[in-house]
Amino acid sequence: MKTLNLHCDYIKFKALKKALKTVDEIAPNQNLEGEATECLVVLTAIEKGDNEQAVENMVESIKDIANQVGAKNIVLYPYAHLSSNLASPKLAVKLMNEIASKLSDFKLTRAPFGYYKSFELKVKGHPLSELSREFQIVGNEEKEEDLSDEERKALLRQISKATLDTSKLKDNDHRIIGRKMDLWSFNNVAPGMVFWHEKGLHIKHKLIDSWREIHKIAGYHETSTPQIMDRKLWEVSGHWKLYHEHMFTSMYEKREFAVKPMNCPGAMLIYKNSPKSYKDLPLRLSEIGVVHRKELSGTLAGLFRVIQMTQDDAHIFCTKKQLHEEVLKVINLFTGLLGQFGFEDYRFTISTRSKKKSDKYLGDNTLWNSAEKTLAKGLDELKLKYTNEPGEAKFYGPSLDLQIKDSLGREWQCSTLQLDFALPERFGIKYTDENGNEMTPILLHRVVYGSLERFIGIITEHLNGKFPMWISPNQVMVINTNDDSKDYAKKIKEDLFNSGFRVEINDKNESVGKKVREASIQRFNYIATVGGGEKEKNTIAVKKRDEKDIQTMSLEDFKNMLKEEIDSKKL
RNA sequence: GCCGCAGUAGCUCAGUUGAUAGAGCACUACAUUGGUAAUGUAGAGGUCACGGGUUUGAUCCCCGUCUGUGGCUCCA
Repeated sequence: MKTLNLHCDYIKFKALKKALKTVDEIAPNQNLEGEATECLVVLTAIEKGDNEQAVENMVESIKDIANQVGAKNIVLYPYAHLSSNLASPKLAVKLMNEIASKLSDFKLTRAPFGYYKSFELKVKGHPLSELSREFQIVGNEEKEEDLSDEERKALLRQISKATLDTSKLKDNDHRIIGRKMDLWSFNNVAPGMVFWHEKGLHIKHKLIDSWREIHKIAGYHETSTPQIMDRKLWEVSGHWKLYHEHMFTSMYEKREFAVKPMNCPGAMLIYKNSPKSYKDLPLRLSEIGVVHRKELSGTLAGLFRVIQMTQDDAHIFCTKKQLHEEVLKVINLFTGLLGQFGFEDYRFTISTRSKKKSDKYLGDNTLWNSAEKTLAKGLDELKLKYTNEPGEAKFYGPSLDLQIKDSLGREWQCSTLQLDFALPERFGIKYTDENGNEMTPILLHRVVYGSLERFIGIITEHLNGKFPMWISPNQVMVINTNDDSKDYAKKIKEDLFNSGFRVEINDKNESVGKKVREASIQRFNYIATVGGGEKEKNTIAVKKRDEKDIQTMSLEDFKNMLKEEIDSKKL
């Protein structure tokens, strides 16, 4: 609530025209004209969130000022222009009436609400004749002291890590492996959001490294866009209307911001930042984007369905002629990337319009027909099997999706390629063609991993935690047989570490058998054991994961072998 | 969000027909100095998810909440 208090010789006002069509219903029987002399004119704007407490505070302030300047007459004057965050007219009228009722000690004149008014006044001009006031509701902020120890402990008890009912899960369930291998965790304070531990984050980063390399070669330009953006942007993109119940929002200096649930609008703004010609197309803007979506709580599931996810997103702007070529390139990215992990049991689907509800789709029929054909043609040319999913298309365009199964046989969508006929129009995305005509490009949204979270869940189960060397967080475990070989083991470990390998040492006083068992449970790719013999000959005894053979070799040979395995991305 | 199930030590679990809890593993110490999936002994570790109710007394019974989980719906 904001007020501007003016101590005046006189004021005259007259309503000219309704500012609100419904003003007669909201505020009936208002005086449309009036005047007062020797008065305190209180220009008032009621704001969102105002309540009885704000009214109370404001009335106190008016009384104070009136007493100080010696005014017996008060003019309550609705003045919306004081605020850009107005309450609804209904609430404003209600609170105005409450204010009026609490000013019975004074002779009160009220200017009408909801009208454009002409007014004339003469301010006295003394130091207290113009005073502005603001009344904010500060919640129940009783004390500023920190919590007591007891209060803090009580809250701490409520912040517990997430429990997991493992009774129905398979042994290779990513939730079990993730905990055993110390890859990530969850906590009650952040449902559907991952706490990445060092080892899990290593996997994520390796996947992104590889993705960057592939995309650079494929002609993508990597970008990064803000995490929260003004509501206006989401109104333009259409997300506010269709998706806002899934979006987290936050206020900043009276502006409403939304945490991005998708990366597209940011990409649109980068495109629009400068004029584009056909020579700029196809333009491929990629982004490792962290998005948040309010999902239904019952749908959350480990890494497979989360609230905060990291998308390996990209937006491709191209001409109609370039579409076919771009579709082929994207599909090749999909298969190339999945090939790295030895997936066989995955399937493509094409989501098309349902025949019945043709009116719910944006864009004309010929565009849709050719787009649907282009997707199918792409898969046909690459000899990939797929099924059609009629009615599964988004309202803005058809899509080509890739489904992979988890340990419980459920299918999850990972890669997806979506054609979009709507967003370029909404954002006024243009390019100039060869003839100087202004054209709208076709937009492709695509992700390859989908979400890094889901993808890591999928490969963890698919590989049963046995990650290939190039992404493995547990590459080499060095084991000593006795105290005499401890220093030598440390030396080996340091050497491997300095050569860039992920290596750990277990020099505890335990049996070799036990240390091997522990390293095996942690899915170390290699176990390097050293004892008196190795120390003497300057060698190591190497055992590969899941193999029984033990090979004695020099450290140099071992390192070369590891390098080769990493570079080849061998499974 | 809806329906069902679950939450006891870091992990896997036992337990109390209501009197504030145990084991194995992991951890720490000591002994042991070993050769490829578990060496021995000892110690430490818990407001029994959180909040309320019933009761002389609640980890246990009742209600609510949170989180997880399977399914539905939805999605990357």
